Amino acid sequence: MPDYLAALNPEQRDAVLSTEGPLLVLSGAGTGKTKVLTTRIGHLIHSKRAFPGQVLSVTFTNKAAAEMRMRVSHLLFGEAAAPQEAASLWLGTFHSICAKMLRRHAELVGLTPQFTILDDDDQQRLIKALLADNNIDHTKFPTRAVQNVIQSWKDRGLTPDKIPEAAGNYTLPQVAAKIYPAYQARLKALNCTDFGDLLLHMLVIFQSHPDVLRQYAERFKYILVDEYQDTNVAQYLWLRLLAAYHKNLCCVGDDDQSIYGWRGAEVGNILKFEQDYPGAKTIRLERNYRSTSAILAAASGLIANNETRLGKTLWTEASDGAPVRIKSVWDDNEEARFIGEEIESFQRNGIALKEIAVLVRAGFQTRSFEERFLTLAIPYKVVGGLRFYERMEVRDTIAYLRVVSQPHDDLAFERIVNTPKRGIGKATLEQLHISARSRNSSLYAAVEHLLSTGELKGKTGATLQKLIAQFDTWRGKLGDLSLAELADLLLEESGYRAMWQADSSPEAAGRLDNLRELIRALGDFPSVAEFLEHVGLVTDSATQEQGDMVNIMSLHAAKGLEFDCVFLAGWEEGIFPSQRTLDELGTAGLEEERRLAYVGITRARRHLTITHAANRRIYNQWQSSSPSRFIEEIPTETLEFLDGGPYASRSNGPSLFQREVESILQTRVETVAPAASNGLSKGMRVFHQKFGNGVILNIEGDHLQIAFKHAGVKKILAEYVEPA
DNA sequence: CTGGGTAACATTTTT
DNA sequence: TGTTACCCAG
Repeated sequence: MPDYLAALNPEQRDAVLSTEGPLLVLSGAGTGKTKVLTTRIGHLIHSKRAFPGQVLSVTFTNKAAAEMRMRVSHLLFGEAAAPQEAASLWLGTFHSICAKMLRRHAELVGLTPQFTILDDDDQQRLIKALLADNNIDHTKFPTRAVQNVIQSWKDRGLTPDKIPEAAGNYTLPQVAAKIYPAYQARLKALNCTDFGDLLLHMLVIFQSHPDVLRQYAERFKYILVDEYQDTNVAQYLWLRLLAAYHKNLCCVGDDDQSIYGWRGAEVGNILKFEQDYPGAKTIRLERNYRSTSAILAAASGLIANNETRLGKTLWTEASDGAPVRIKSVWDDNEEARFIGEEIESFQRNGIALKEIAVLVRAGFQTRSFEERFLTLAIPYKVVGGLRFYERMEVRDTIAYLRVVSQPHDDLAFERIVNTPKRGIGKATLEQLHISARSRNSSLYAAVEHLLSTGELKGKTGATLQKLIAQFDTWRGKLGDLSLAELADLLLEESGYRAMWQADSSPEAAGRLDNLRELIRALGDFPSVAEFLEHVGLVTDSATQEQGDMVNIMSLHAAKGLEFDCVFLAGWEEGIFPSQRTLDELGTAGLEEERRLAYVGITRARRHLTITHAANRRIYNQWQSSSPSRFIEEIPTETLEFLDGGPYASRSNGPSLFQREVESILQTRVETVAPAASNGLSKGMRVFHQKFGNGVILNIEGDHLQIAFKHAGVKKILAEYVEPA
């Protein structure tokens, strides 16, 4: 038996060796599903059942794809191998693989192989313009809402001619139904696709060109799918079509971890696998290698409350471990205070901060933790905020590159024509649009045309003349300069960099840093096209600061990760389960929320603490709330109530008055702290020209130790800061 | 056309 | 609470 098989448990080995025919691997949390997937790929190739180019492996995230590629490389070519060793494997996200296919067959759906993948921002602008064209009040039908409806149709594989008839009079679906065909037409005219189109176009091609489908279906002797529970209808159909020839489809997933229903994922896909693929084999991976048995018992007890599930029972040889702790607190401030202290205590016991995570249901909950950790000087990172390629300055630069490489890219042109400010306003833009529409040309061509006819004159004409000339120059250098050099030149000559250099706001420095980082990143790409492909498909988070830091993130963002110590905060009715989900989706929504809770619990290896607050500040007003029903659903014997019971803070907790007294005392302590010469004191919020807002942690003479919101903890001379 | 001011609005979750 | 969108004056 090869080494790679000996390293597996019997069920895992079965999943790797059952190569022929449809196979569903129900893989519970922490049961080694990535290991099974990568070993299976390795085995298919090693045993000569397939060449690397005949194996198709699909994941949901770029991260998962990269991880698998690396592990397969190691398995096949040894630890020293670079991930590229497995280059001929078709391994990637649904979207990246579809993009790769679509570039080969773009003409079949009226695109050229150089089509651009639009980002969310571009889509919004496009839809907003279409709403305006159709005289639809965008306050009544928000762009975002229309976009979501269209997106959900695409998720279900519905082209404009297939969308369901909408009842009622002038409703959102009707408005969206009106916009959808126009939106698709615009995308085609602009030679663009959005995310959903990547899948949708391939479905259309597979259906209308059986020869193309057959080419791929024959090619991929083996297909593997990760996180099958998250597939939407379009992805499901795409897979079924591709697997129809060889029928060697291996789907790995966990119905209990399906948490993307709101985004079109159909748990049903995994639930009906055995019907869809007659003769399918199902293997359950139930041995958990991650958590203590107390944590597993809590998770299992909770998820057993769900009706619609295939059912599995996780087990472990690990000891009981510490019980799952429940802490009741008065409000979100106390919650943050408590968790902050607990983290310090874990830290004293030798647990690294990066092994600790605070998981929340919604983004707004992170604030109180950030503030608290800042004052306690606990290093932290919020995972999942703005992504690098979503930052304004990065997008602007990319837009410049897009216009250089594809002058007819109207969306990009419109974005930067007046950035930095050049005096090109609404009126001029309108003139360009009218001309472009009447001559059926791009905005860029319209400028050239109007300049040649002399219709654009004066200051505006001169400005645009200069801009067009600059773009022509830059375009001429495409071959001579590297991408990074070109971007550098362009940022300089366009005045874009100067714009931020002149900006005195605290973000400006960070933005300039990002521009530098972008130029550095450009060095990795040989052509604009390849860079744009990367930008379109890789929505990687900003260059993650490395280091020993506590992780604060949403439950969704935590899927697939694990930590020694996990804090699950805000377990209150209305927050978690989310009232909105309950209202919109009823029981199905509740079950999805429960799965989210299950995902949260199973992130923890050794210590799990759940907190709930009796009062929470939402927007501006206080709202009282009762503990989440999920707390009651966890078997009591695995729990330890830190305050005598989940309702302690409501019945026996300190009174509002007592809290008031405490908080008054606290403020007094802070104001009494020693003041520095210029009236600065410990705990005071200050502003620094470069680093922005922060809180003073310590004062040593003229030197202040300040925790900045974005820049971390720094030592600063008192004279450089001012009270915020 | 620009920029400052104000009012309204908003919080899930994301490839 | 923070952000965005719109309005109006310069």
